[in-house]
Amino acid sequence: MERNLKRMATMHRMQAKGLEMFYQNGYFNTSIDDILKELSLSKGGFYYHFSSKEEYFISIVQQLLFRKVYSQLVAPIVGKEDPLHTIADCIDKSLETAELNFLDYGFELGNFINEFNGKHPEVMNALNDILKVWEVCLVSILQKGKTDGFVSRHADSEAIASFIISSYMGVRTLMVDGKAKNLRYKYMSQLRHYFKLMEHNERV
Amino acid sequence: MERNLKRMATMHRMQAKGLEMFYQNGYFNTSIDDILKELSLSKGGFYYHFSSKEEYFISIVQQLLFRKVYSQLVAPIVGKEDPLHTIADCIDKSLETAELNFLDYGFELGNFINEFNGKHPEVMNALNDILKVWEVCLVSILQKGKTDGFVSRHADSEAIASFIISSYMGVRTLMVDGKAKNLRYKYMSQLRHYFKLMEHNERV
DNA sequence: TTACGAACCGACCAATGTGTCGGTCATCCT
DNA sequence: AGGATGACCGACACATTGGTCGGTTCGTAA
Repeated sequence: MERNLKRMATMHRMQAKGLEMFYQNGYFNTSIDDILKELSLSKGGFYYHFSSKEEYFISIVQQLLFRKVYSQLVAPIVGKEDPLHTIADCIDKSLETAELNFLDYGFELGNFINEFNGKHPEVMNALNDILKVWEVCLVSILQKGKTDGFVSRHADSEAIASFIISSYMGVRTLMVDGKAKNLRYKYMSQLRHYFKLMEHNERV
Repeated sequence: MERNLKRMATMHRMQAKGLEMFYQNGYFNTSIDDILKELSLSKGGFYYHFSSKEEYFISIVQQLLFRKVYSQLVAPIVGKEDPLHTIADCIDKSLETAELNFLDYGFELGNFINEFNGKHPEVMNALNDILKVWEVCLVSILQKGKTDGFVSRHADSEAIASFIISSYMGVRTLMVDGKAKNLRYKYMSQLRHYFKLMEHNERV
């Protein structure tokens, strides 16, 4: 049983460092040697656990990246009432951690989607899956918000969800240069304005 | 005088093909050899005109990319009245061309910013310069819209501009997978909703 | 027409890329 | 205890990278 533990530990170490470095430098600009050097591991060890760089990356996406996005953007809103305020707070908090992270390189998921857009369909599928989870979650909470009387019945949940995701991905890209704080404030003010539009305000 | 013409022609050919391929495959995933092969030009020719890959890329950004962004996103709105409708139409048209382009890889400027974020400061400066032009243009036309009575006096022009840019960059990234048409429609509907918020509606 | 230099060629280089493979050692099952 | 095997090592193979350099071609000015 000791064996399996070690295996898991090593793989996880590789994945964690991989996510970190791919995020910092991009997939194509990060070599396996770079990662291995930081981990003091060998080529042989790497190719024992993973069959290729691409498969390695996909495993990182499906395991680490998925959980990261889920815990940051999905979990905090799922099941909650008052969708619009909940979503706004969740996004604001997410931007705050990005802002406090003094070396921020953007929205991981967004960066990778950008890098792989139009190529490497296997990787894109893994990335899009994560995006889909977020989107579905947004749509469903908005729909529920309608029946619960928090959201205007005329609101187009799917369009709103797409708009939220789009703007979030964009602002995370732009926040990178150090002008994070200012941007976050401006962005959130407009997002909240936008949200006010579809608050339920017909009746009583 | 023939000499100079040929020089310009060759350089432009290199830059144009470079923009095309960097856009399709990303900067780090496109080698100079790749580009040269497509152009049937030699290494020597390349390094006669450009001193390095990076300098080459910067020249592409400053000359071709700048004009492209300017003609598509800045020129159509500068000096116009009724900023909100003008901007919305401009963005919609821009999304339309992206949608019709059956092989679209996202917003060129956005992709590159993403790829270089946090590294290669020289390149980032060139990219940010373009973004700045767009932003300044948006802010100034919005401000003018206020004095002309098209935009609510309470609107925060800078925040609006940031919000527009953010959401546009994001939606262009997401439009890539073929689901362009649907997304464009959803995005534009929400953007126009958002714009209605700050239409001038206090007084007569 | 001749000499010169701009424009371009393509072989070459060192560094780096991913991926392979035979071997080593600790751990586990019997 | 001991053979099998899981986990890992590191030298190697081979393609590709950005970049160099001596040479060739050819328009052009004297």
